[in-house]
Amino acid sequence: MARPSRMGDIVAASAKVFREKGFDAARLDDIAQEVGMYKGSIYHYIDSKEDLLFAVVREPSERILGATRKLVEQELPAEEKLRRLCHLHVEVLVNVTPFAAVYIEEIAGKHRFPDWEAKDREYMRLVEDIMRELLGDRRDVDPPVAARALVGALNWMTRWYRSDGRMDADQIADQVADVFLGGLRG
Amino acid sequence: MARPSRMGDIVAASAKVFREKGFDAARLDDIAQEVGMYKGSIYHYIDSKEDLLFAVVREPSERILGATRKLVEQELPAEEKLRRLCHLHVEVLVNVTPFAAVYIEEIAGKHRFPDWEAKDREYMRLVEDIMRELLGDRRDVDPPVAARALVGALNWMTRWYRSDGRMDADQIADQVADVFLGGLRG
Amino acid sequence: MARPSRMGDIVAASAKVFREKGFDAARLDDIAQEVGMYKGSIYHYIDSKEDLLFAVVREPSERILGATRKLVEQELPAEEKLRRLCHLHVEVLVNVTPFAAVYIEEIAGKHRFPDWEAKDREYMRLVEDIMRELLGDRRDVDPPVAARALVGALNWMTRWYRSDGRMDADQIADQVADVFLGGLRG
Amino acid sequence: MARPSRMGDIVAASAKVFREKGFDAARLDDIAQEVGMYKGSIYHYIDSKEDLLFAVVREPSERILGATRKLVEQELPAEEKLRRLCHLHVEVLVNVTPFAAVYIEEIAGKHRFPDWEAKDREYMRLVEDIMRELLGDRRDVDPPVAARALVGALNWMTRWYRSDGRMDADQIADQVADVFLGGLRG
DNA sequence: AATGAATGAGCCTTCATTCAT
DNA sequence: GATGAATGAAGGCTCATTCAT
Repeated sequence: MARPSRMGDIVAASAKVFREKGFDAARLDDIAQEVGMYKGSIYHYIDSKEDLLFAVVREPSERILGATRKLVEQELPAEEKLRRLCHLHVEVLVNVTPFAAVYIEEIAGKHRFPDWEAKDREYMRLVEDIMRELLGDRRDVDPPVAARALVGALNWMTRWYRSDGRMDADQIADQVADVFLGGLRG
Repeated sequence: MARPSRMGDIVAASAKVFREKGFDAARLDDIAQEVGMYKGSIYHYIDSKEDLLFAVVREPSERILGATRKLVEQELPAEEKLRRLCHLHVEVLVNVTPFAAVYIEEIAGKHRFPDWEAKDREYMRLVEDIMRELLGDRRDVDPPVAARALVGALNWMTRWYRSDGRMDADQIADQVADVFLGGLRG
Repeated sequence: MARPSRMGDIVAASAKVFREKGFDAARLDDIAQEVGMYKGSIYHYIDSKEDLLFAVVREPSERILGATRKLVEQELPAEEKLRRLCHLHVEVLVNVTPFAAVYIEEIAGKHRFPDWEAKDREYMRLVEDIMRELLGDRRDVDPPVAARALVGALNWMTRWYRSDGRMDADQIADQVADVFLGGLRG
Repeated sequence: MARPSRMGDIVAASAKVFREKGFDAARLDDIAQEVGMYKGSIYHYIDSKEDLLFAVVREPSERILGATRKLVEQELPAEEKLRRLCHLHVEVLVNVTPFAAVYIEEIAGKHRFPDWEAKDREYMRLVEDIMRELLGDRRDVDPPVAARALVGALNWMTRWYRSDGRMDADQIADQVADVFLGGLRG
């Protein structure tokens, strides 16, 4: 009774290894060792290595997508929406770093897994919606370009953010929001 | 005398294949076929697959770094420097897309190849310098954060920019510069 | 008390799967699924996969061998014995097709399971006895060759006989007997 | 110059191993060792283990099929055709035993490789043609049944024929032909 | 008796790299 | 310089078997 499945451990280990080496270079052996089982045993839970990628990526992608959907529908000034979007995005990024980083590195904007492109596109459309609200009548900035600039700015954090760094995640989210809202001029 | 080495072809083919499949998943065989030779023959030009990665990445990294060094030293208003930086970055990105994309995907901000981290860091410092000039006395935005936001916004283009898209590279560079200089408010 | 062991089901399922895929390619999993249990559970009944092969094969081999022993000892004309042998052989073949087919494909005439070669040899000797009776003084046909020709002709049915075909098993047995008894000439 | 491909050796080794252990139980390692190379090296010549099966089986199947086509078209008494068919069949069987045996054990009459069923069927049709000629007006024996009896009788030889046995292949072929032509009565 | 998780060995296949020609 | 064959080390995946519950 209460024999807990080890799928959770396996997925967490996968996230860690995928993040460290990339999906292609990651070996099932690495993951197995991380969990403390034989690599063959992992196949009790999955059918292929790719399953692990999707298992890793499912949670953060659904969480960020669901939360963003709600945010866009709320009655809030566009500025506030953008700020909250930044916090949301960053929060997922740092709270489940390995999971989110794997999504960003292996899936987002790549075209390797058609099933996942839909989620990708929906998220971008939501960000574009906020951009449109924010830009109002301005025609000098293209909402899709602005949306991609913001998402790129935030996603890039997986390459440099460290939880023991000078600034915490919320401060960074605020500063990025500040820059996009008000520009950089002194 | 004028027998041109085929190293150029090999590096170009490598760039293409690395970009399409990622370095780890790319096979020497793919590259060889692209050039029209046998994979064994490639070893007349290199010692290991990794050599190809560095060969691919050398040119764009040096070009962007060299040009940015010069830019920073010039007597120009900070706004202008930032705008030119955007154009420069984007120009390299789209003119040698596969090469630059490989750098961004495989090296930038990762820590797999210590030899290349120095270049990475130098570039970031140059961008931070521009940010500092631009921010002047402002203390609410951290120059390194701002620099990383900009670089992330631009680098992300490798995931979505298409040369046959609605906007050309210079327009995009201008808009990103506009956003970072003036903010997004309508 | 009347709790029937499931060994019967397991053996029947094994026969089916062995016949479909061959012993080597058959997986315990296939068999378990066929019975509706987990593959681990099968080991309450057996010690190894090979046990299943022998369990499958025991019944038809004993039945055909026992019946043939009796037949040979009977006071009957040799022609009648041969005809009855054909019917017997075919009857077992079609009534327990998967079991018999497994014997024929995996054991008969192969030398992988020494324990079973004795039965094989005994059966062949019985058929040879009938052949000898039948051939009488003829020296142009070798009884062992004739015996093997007949057995081969009948065993081959596992590769082509279908219960929904044009002829039923007894018709086929009769025709084969006719051919061996009287030749094919028009 | 004249660096002979080792594909021939590999196919021969495959035939040997497939015959000894069956296709499913045969390991690439066995084959590689037989040839004296690493198992990975075999993939220089093939794409999958199945390719080896087909390579093994191609020659004998084409040889027997081609020769039988010609035989059927010849102006010969039906009796002579049947006798020559036996000799042909047996000759292929014993001259390339491992190759032919693999065909018989792994392919003939099984339905695992749809591409090969056509050859199988064509051969059976040719044998049936001979049977029809031979049976003339007789309606008590079905040509397809007779054809399958003969083919089964001959194919079964892979299970018992040994080149160092009491009788040589041609003697056996003759005796089988005698039986089918004239029956077994003394 | 049955479950379901895990073992551990091994198999097919891939691929960077080497090397004789 | 190029070829094409071969190497040798893994890597993903399978599966008979074991075992605690």
